[in-house]
Amino acid sequence: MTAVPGWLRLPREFYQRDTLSVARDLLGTLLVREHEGVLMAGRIVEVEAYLGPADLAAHSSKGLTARTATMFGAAGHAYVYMIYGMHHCMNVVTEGGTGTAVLIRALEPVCNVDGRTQGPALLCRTLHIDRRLNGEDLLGERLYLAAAREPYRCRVARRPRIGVDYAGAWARRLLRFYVSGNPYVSRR
DNA sequence: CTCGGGATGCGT
DNA sequence: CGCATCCCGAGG
Repeated sequence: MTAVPGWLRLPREFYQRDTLSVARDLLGTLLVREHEGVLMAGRIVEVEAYLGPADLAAHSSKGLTARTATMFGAAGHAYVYMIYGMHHCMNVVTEGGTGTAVLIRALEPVCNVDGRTQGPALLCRTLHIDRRLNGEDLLGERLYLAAAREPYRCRVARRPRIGVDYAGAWARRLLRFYVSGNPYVSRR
């Protein structure tokens, strides 16, 4: 049984809420990954919300396909995809069956983090997260999120999402959330 | 089947 | 700013 002392695994109900609330509340929580007997963890300091088929920046805007099936699946599972033929990005599925998800963009290292975590592909590389974890239940042992008993106090900044200029008006919406002033937030 | 392009990161 | 590198979705 893997666990981080003093932290509580986020329950299914956490993810089964509206995506903006989940995105905001993910800031400060711990992303925990167990790989080859090593327990790695980092505090989430930057995320982006993807709001379903109507959101032209979301993969689910293509509808239900082989690739987006996980996004349209149950809340509290990981949606992991390959990008540019060489990188991976990790999302958590929200609500449930709605094609909504939150992209994890940056972590502040907490435990056994050996590598950079200042960007969605960097954190996946460092935590050994790839497509084999697509669909992984976040209430399992290999990959999950956890919250401290005390609430995480921080100033939250909202900005447009990164790298989605093709999405028209959706590109301008303030769907990127990050911990203001945290040095591990990705720069751009 | 071909083809265009991508929720990135790194080097120039 | 160019580019690596390959999967996916659209179209013929």
